Amino acid sequence: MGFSRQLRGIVEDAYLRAAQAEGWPGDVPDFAVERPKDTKMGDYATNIALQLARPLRRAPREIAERIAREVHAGEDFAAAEVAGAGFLNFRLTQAFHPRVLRALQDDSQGYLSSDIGRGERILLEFVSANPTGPLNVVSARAAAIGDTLGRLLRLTGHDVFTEYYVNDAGSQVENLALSILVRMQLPDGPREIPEDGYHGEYVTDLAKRFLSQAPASFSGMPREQQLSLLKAWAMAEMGRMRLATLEAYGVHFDNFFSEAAFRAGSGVDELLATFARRGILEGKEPGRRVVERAQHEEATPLLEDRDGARWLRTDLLGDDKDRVLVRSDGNYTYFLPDIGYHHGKYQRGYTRVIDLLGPDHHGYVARMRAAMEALGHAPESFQVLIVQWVRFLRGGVPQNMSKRAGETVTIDELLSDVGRDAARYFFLMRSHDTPLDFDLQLAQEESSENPVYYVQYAHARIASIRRQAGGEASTGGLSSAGADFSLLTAPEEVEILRRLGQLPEEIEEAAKALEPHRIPRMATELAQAFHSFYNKNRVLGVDPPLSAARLALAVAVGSALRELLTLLGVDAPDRM
RNA sequence: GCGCCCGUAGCUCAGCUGGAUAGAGUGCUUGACUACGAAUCAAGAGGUCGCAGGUUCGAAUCCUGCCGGGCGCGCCA
Repeated sequence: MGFSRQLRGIVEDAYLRAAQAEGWPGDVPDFAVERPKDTKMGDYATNIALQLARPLRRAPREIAERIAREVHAGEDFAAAEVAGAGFLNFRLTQAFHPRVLRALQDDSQGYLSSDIGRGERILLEFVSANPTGPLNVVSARAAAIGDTLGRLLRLTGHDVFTEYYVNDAGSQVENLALSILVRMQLPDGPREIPEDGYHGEYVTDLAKRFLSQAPASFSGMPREQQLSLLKAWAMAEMGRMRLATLEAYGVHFDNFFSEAAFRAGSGVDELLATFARRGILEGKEPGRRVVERAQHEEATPLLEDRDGARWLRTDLLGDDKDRVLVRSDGNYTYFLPDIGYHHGKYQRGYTRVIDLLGPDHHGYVARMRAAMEALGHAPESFQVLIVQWVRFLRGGVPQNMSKRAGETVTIDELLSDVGRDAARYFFLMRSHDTPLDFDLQLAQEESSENPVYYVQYAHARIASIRRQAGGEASTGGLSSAGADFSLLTAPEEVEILRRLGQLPEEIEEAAKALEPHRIPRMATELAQAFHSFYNKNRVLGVDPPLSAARLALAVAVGSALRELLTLLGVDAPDRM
């Protein structure tokens, strides 16, 4: 159990005892437990007395004093101090030090993991970029965030399945095939790339590659047959390229979900039938219910035919307006199969559906959530993280990223110019909600200043110490197994231990908030604490018991850093 | 016009379910290697938290309005 939760219990108990004695309300008020930035204010603080000031009509400090008297400090906490306007500050004792260090030594992953996600099955979809071109750097941010978010949720006990939706059923694939055919320059072939076609160099490459392995009969085939062959081949080829890029970038998907395959399996008509059976009951209570119309005649039908088209009444479910599912020409809009895909996620057994989308799709959130509600899924179980754009610059000049014109910077280029570790760390440091600038030229020139190397350097330093300790360990005395951790009293040592001790709950909080960008900060701050310690204190060659204790500390930091870097999909090198 | 996101140090960004003196990296100034890796450490300068109101013991954080930037608002995908 994290210290915050433990402390919360201590504070609640203390309040209840004080309340009993003073005749205060028996309900524990809302209060916050936080980690003050300044350790002079203790390791943890609570504002409970400030929250009580108004209802109790008494001075916050007075209330704080009263509660403080009832605090029976636990093994991990010393007694409370009243400070400032009426805060209760708590200081950690050293009781947890051996626990933390041993846990990190025995099972560092287990130390950081938790089971707060127990019972939740999450379908996490991200990237899902059009399959008609190489993955470009616009997707790099979402790929890193989604991948690390998946790892974070797994570490905290969620059952996570990551998925990439391959939009391979649209007319864009048709255009790609046609563009490739043009680039083949067959005698009877088309000469002009269509208006919505693709001009990138990779199209020419694809054409050459296809020709080198195409059956001799290809050029004599009817156009339609050529295109259908090309489409299938191009999708497979793009899939292979995509997989190779993602692997180099350290991003793993459990599944690539083909829209074309999904459409072939229908399900869409069934969906329409379900919508047709249902209606919306607008109750007097705030809120509404989706019901079977057979049981509720007064319910407003979910589907409405208007102007020859068939609409879903999403406006009654939180959207701005209704949305067309079936056009007046009888064709489905893209929205319908998309609903089917998301509905399918729930049918596959997932209880929570998380999508990472670009800001150009934020308008889509309300309507999809409405559709999910119409199908009986709890609207809040469908969560969307909008990953804001990265504006890519080169020497201060914004870069165009048109896929059709072939002006994109690919992830492959990013990897060869900047490197996986620096690129991932850069994206993962920032909140997904912040638009940010990324200068490719600066990143190249200054990649050695990326904070990722600061963290990796700490890890490599520790590995180096271990190598040297290994030599000394043969003479005995430096095994950290029986080390006396009470010798770790220097401020730098205490600071490291405090950070290590708080790590699990910080990980939990990051997972709950779906904010992987907190992880790089944890890593940087831990590395900083270690570098600072290292420059002031020697690990090896001091009094053997102290040396053993410090070695254990260093090993623990190394393990923790490795776990954090692993979450980020970044290497934890032993040498650099 | 309506909706969503953003505006914090020269630059890139944290901090936002209200909390104590607003932080980090980078850049700038100064200092530290004859013992474990100087890709490091220590110290300093650098701010009307876009602007104006409001809520309250307390606002970068919540509310309203305005300014600036991005994106969206199709029987397109």
